[in-house]
Amino acid sequence: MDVARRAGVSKSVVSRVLSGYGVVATGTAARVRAAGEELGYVTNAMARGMAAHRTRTIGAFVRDASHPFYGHLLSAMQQRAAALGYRVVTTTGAAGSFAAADERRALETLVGLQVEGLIVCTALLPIEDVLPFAKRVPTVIAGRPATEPTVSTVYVDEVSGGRGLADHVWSLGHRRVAVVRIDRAVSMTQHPRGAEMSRRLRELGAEVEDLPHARVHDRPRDVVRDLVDRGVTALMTPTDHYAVEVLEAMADAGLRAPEDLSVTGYDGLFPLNTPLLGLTTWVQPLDVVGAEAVSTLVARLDGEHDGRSDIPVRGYLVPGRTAGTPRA
Amino acid sequence: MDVARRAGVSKSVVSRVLSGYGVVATGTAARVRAAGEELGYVTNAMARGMAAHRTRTIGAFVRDASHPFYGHLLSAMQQRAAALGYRVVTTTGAAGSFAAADERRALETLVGLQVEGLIVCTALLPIEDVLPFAKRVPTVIAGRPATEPTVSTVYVDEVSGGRGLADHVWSLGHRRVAVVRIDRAVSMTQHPRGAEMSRRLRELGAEVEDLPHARVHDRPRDVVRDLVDRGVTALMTPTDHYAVEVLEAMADAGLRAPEDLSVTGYDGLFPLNTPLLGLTTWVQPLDVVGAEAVSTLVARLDGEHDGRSDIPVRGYLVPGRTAGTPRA
DNA sequence: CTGTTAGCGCTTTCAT
DNA sequence: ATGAAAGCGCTAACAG
Repeated sequence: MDVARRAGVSKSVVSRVLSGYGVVATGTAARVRAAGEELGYVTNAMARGMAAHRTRTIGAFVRDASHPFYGHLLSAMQQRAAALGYRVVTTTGAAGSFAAADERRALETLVGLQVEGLIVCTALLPIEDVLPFAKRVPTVIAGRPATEPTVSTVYVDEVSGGRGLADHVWSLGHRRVAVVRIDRAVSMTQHPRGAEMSRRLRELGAEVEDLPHARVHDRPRDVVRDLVDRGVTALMTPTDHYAVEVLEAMADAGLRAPEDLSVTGYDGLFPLNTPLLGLTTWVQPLDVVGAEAVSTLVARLDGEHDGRSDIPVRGYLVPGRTAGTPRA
Repeated sequence: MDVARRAGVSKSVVSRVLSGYGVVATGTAARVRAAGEELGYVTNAMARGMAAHRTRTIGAFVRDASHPFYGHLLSAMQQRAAALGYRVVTTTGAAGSFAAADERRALETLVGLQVEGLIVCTALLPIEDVLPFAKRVPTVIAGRPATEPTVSTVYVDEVSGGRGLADHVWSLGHRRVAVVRIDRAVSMTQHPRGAEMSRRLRELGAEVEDLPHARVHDRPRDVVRDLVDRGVTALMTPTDHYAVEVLEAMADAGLRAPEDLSVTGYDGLFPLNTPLLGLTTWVQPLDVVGAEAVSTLVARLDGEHDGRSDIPVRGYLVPGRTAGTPRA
């Protein structure tokens, strides 16, 4: 209204200029824009959204922003959304918290903000908790697979990753391999990659030992020492961070990688992807996942198609230096 | 309205129940809540914000979500805000982009969303670009110092950090030290810490060599080799990531830390804080910074006080293994 | 304790 | 090309 007065026109005209719809005389438009500028005017997105029933905003929920995994996803989504003319607002659960209630509240915030679509990134929140939201607004799940009739997914293909890494370990010559296994209930993504590593190695003919996470976690030094004593030559872990912890435990125990035991991680993300560590790992291309998630969502919002889709994204091997040929 | 009908009351009552203001009979309230539940009703935050002129939402802008620094800040803010009854919505610039225009748009999104306060986290965006927003809504700058009459700040005390690290290096016995210096224009935070390292070491009596970032960056191997040849025994870098790069270059050049050259970083954040790397570094307690930033803002929003404030947060030394006693 | 009414700041017909 | 008026979904007095 202030802007309208200053430009000497009605608020309808201001609205038309600022939202870019409808026709306005070039000169008038310029005057309005100048007035807006001078007043530091920013359109009230709430009033606009309310009147127009469009917000051009997509909501992203990430479980834990302090983890690089989600940070990368967020950046990628932001970038692609900007390119497609959408805004992204993000909410997040409390770091390290396992409270599903918090996550639900965060999703409610987003929906309440009238976002036009939702991208949910969490390997933790049960899919059932996402469904009610997916009913109200187009939703895509990014970063983990799911088979639900109402949501699309974009995820890293864990099977090809687990398999690729297993093949690498096998091809290096390892025949007795330990794999750290994560419960499905703990992580929807880490479980299948471990399962596939294990399966594939067995298929190839290796002798595989599945290690429950708890055992490794509780007494890592003893575990690695024991593995080496028993002639196991490689240990596959579910994440780079996990691999680093194992390497620490080995250092503590006076063992070296890959001489005494080859170690593999999974993720390949900054900053643990530093050549200094030289981790043998599988890269999750989260930039692709984030971008595809946004594109999938926007395609649906813009009505280009409406069915659901599942897009698996393939990562790739980084050979590194922590896995090598086993000692004769 | 649907909820109202289903519960057999007027929408005013629904509003009172859902927003928690005003008095409603216990039984009625329960009925309303049940109806809301069944319909999967989520209050339209836009309409609410518009009518109530309150959103209980604070807006956080972070420059680059893919960097752990900002991720940690975000998590901490989220957590404290939840504890204080506020929501946080976040926007971010494009990763790695240096486009101030993007950042301005992101801030506009937040203001347009009618957030009640703003927390700006970027060591890059010139403070002048933040000021127009600070005029419209209470703002605190987190993660870097600034002296502006209209904004409060919460930041890590770079001087005590640079000094603490310099003291450590000195106390280890180093008398010829190189310090990588970052231009003020490149980073508002990395500049002063380097400046203080340099100043303090000179004050103590060391012979200090300031290395321009560009020189180190362009030919890191040559630089470290040259330093060692010339009898420099320690190299101080502005970040952990930088330290890791230097360590890589040293490995390439066949040099070892700390035997040939002691190296220090700065940040102390997950995941580079792993004992496996054993970086000698200074920890930035971003959890404290984020929490304090929110508390400062909320205190102002809730009218507990209105002046501006500057809160420096002190980090602490992690001795690590990359810096040691210089070789005789 | 509950219903009625008047906007919040915009966009959007529909006239002009 | 511009203005006037209705109304988006809520909350906040105010009556009842």
